[in-house]
Amino acid sequence: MDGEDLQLSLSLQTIETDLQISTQPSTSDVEMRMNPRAIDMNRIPTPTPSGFDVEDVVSSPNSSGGAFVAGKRTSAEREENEGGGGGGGGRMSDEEEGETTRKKLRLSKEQSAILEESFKEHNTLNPKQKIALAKQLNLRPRQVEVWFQNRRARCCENLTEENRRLQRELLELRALKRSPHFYMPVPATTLTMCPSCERVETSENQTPIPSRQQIRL
DNA sequence: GGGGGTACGAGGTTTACCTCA
DNA sequence: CTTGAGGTAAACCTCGTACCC
Repeated sequence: MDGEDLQLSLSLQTIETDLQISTQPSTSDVEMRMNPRAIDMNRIPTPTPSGFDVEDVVSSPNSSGGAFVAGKRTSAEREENEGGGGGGGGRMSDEEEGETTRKKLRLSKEQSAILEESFKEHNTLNPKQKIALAKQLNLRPRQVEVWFQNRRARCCENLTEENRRLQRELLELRALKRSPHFYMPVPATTLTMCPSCERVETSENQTPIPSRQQIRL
């Protein structure tokens, strides 16, 4: 194997390694499932105009009368909210709308930042963490849960996108390897060629070379 | 072993809210 | 200043799965 073949092989290895990016949930998911009902603090108190009293959730998880349940909404709650809605997402009657119209409250930057930090540590939450975070952010646990669900979804989208891109790149590189007379546009961050010495390098900090500069594999 | 109940996450949809031309 | 289009993300839904009784 000569130097150029080695370079290409290394690039392919890198890409193939990158393609192993997993979209599976973290181990915290498994941990949570090991003891899903260790804490039953999902009941949420009745909302007030100024928001939920999260303290109430923590201090009195077994108090009666809770129609809301974080995580899985109860069928009773669904009936309450759907009001004869049907498919497509639970429309409410005019009568109910005044009280239960879903208002979207944009999270503040501070709240988002804290949620992001928490997400970096673990992309799933056990009930205890959820309650604590909700308390810290003065949000409902359900809101924290929704945020994490949506965040995971976005994260997965990005990984899927990246995976597709790398798959395409891998196919291209493999095709190039098979056809020795093929000229490949430079993938800037991985392979560049020094215009003066015509050596292929893998520096990330090289200045971009003109589009006509191509690598002969 | 299997049914019912509960809880969770994934994936998809709806829609309030925001930005910008 | 107003308004409509398009984007973003919070809230919601269904479905599959795991666990317990």
